[in-house]
Amino acid sequence: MYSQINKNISRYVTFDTNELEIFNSLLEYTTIPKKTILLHEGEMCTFEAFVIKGCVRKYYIDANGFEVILQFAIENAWISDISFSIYEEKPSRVYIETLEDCEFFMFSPETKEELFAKAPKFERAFRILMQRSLAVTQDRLFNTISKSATEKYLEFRELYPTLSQRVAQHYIASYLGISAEFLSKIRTKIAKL
Amino acid sequence: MYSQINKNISRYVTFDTNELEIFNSLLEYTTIPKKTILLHEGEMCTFEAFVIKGCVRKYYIDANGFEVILQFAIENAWISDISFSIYEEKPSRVYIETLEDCEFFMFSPETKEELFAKAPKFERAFRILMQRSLAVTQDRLFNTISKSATEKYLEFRELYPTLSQRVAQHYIASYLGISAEFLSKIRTKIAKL
DNA sequence: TTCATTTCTTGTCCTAGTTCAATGTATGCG
DNA sequence: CGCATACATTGAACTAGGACAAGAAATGAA
Repeated sequence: MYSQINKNISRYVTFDTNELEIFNSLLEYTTIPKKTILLHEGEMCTFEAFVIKGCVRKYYIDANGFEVILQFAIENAWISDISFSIYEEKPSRVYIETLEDCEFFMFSPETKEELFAKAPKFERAFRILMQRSLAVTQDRLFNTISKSATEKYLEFRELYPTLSQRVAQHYIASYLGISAEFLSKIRTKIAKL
Repeated sequence: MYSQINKNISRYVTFDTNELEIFNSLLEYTTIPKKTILLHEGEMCTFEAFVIKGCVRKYYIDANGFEVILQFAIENAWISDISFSIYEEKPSRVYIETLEDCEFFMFSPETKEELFAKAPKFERAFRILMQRSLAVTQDRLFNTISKSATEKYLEFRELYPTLSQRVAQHYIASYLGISAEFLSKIRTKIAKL
């Protein structure tokens, strides 16, 4: 049960058994059915969730009512709107929604602080996780600006082969920043080659 | 001399005099003339720099040889390619270049580790700085995908009023993900209103 | 198994933004 | 000062991708 998350948190920092026991004891296991919105715009995000099983999306709604997907999270990924809400006390601008029935391990801000107090090395692990998210987001920004829709789609399939099976195409279009119709046209063109 | 950076690092975590002395003693003050490339693609990024004075840009070069600016850093901002290079030992994909004569405080990876060893609370401060960078980058990604070029330019001017005076327009265009010519057309249209 | 809802495809027309090229304007430097 | 280089503007022609609409296919609930 804890092996996935323990492997994940130990990726860049080594913890001893005692530290991992503290970590595990603070995790809250939760199951949530599909199509459930975990966080609405305007709310405070009071969780960080590690996906044990299932699939989640995080998205903005723009001025014209269009959804823009910022992140998908599947097994072994973290999802939260950690960015502003927790430390700045600003309401979130994003939505987080399950796309499949999900199992999570959740942290609240309080239990996370408790963890850092009891085992300060986790501060480091979370800092490095954060750096990796930043790296991924910067790369995505670069791709969004500099690549054609076709390139973006092909690279998405390379990078997330399972996701492109699991998730509706219009969600992928929204993630790539293109219209669902245009993605469909790209796909038929690719299929003809 | 140290007041700017001490204020910056204390924004989300409170440090006592002793901790700040340790911090300050590890900083390396450096001046670098304008138009100097601090980091080339393919190198390891071995610094994190705090800008005391001056202006820096961080950019990718895409498959067609076009520059895409990821970040500007002016006074009181941090700049580095922290994302992959330091912990993953992967060469950087970005360039970092001074646009003006600059004064920095620099950290090497080793002195940063020394800092964390001597005063672990800094781990937390850097984690929160990282979270803020992530928030800013996510916001930028959202804007890039969902807004028109005109909106992006107007918001850029709102958000970074000094920058839009200080740096060449084609750099701003590159940051916004539009061509320099089109930015020029937007500006003349705005001026006519 | 049927009906409803959501998702995907395809076509037509349209526009925001690009590319290229030419000209004008600053700016830095010996 | 004068020249060279970098930077900004403008226009004309082009294109990637969007918006809309209508139909087809898949999914799902009862």
